[in-house]
Amino acid sequence: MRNVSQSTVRRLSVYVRVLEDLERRGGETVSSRGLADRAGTTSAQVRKDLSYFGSFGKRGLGYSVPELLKSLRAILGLDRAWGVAVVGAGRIGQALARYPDFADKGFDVRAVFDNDPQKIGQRWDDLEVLDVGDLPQVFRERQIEIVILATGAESAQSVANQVVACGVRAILNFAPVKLQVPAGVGLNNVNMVPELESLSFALTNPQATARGVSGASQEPS
Amino acid sequence: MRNVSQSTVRRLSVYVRVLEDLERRGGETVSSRGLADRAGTTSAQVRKDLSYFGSFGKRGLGYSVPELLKSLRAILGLDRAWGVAVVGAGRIGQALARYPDFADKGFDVRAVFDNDPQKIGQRWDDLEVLDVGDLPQVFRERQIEIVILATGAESAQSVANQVVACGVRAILNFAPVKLQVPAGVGLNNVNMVPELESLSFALTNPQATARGVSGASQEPS
DNA sequence: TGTATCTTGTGAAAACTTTCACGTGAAAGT
DNA sequence: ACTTTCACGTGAAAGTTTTCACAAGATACA
Repeated sequence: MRNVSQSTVRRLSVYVRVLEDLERRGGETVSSRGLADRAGTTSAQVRKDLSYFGSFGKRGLGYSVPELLKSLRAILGLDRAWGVAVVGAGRIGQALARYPDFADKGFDVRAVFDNDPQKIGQRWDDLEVLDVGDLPQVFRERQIEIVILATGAESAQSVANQVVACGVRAILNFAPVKLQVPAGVGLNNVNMVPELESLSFALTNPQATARGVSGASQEPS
Repeated sequence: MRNVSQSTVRRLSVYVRVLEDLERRGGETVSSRGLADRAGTTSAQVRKDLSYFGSFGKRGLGYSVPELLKSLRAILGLDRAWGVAVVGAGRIGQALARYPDFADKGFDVRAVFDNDPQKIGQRWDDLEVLDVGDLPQVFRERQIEIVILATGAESAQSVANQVVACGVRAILNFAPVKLQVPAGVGLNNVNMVPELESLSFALTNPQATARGVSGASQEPS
């Protein structure tokens, strides 16, 4: 299973979402085409993506929805719970800490931290905002493996260093900075400004953008 | 300026951020290498990205920070203000509506909408949550061009249809669904769950992931 | 059993993106 | 003026990802 591209992994996530939806509706099987249409890609892409991990379908029939779902969950590591902490209790941090879809997927937000005395002690549902000073102890006690970093740009790197020192294995970074983390620590960035800017670009330069616009199925019927 | 890839546009955004930072620190010029190191890419990539749009540097010297910044802003359409509305006044919608970096870049959030009577009428800073029923009128009056869609998955498509009917030109979608929009309407998706899932994948399959991990400069010194 | 139909899995081709490497122009110092 | 150094801009090469197209397994039905 060497060398799976980032884009493939992102698409697997989407397949999981689609399959969950199909399962909820009682779908038994689905073809690569059916999956592709719902996920916004092509049937060949679906088959190629899956082929990196094995062989899941039946020729002439398609894929069993529950079986493929189970396999994909195992591949993505969604067949277990992950201990997650949010650092930065601003509006974004708050929204993320209480984002219901995370919990649904096994991303279990077990702590929220801030360094602002005004915020420390606030209660959100069953979460209490803790002092960043307590990071090491709480991380150990609650088995935090993934951090969602939602601080401002200034403090992001220093917080990253701290949580890495606490043994965190991956960071999802919302701060608009390029974080430096040691090899072996996973890092993904979510940047909302570039997303808007790329829309602004598309609106400003319509010639340069015949791409990723429409919505219809990517393949001929 | 044909066929500029999405990745190039995203990197241009990053270059703008880096250049703003350099300008603030009083930097006069920067080399492709200097820009690359700060943006987390390579000097060749920087030069190639810029080459799609023209020739901005001086050989042997590098790029003038203020001039390149000005050019890139014009290319990305950041030399003007954009009328933005947020639809969906949940926690995510609220965080986005008041996200200070949007305003800084000329993305001017002029309205927030929801369909929940509980939320309609709430005031956040100088924004009031409005009834989605008033979309058409408010969009016209406040010249909304871009919508940030932060509703639940169920209502996302129907809201998208409405705002497209109101003449919106681009949508930044935070709902976990593949939206169908007519050709000519820009669409970008921000999916937070797949970001976490790709970290979960990396932690679960260390063999498959020797990629995008570290932090050090991509080029030899 | 045989035929028709369906849809996977996969090499090979095409398309796209990144990296290399070098000619060229510009500045600085002697 | 001459030499050295620097760093851009850019075709060509390398690498990566997506699409194509088809052999082969599976089912259905006469």
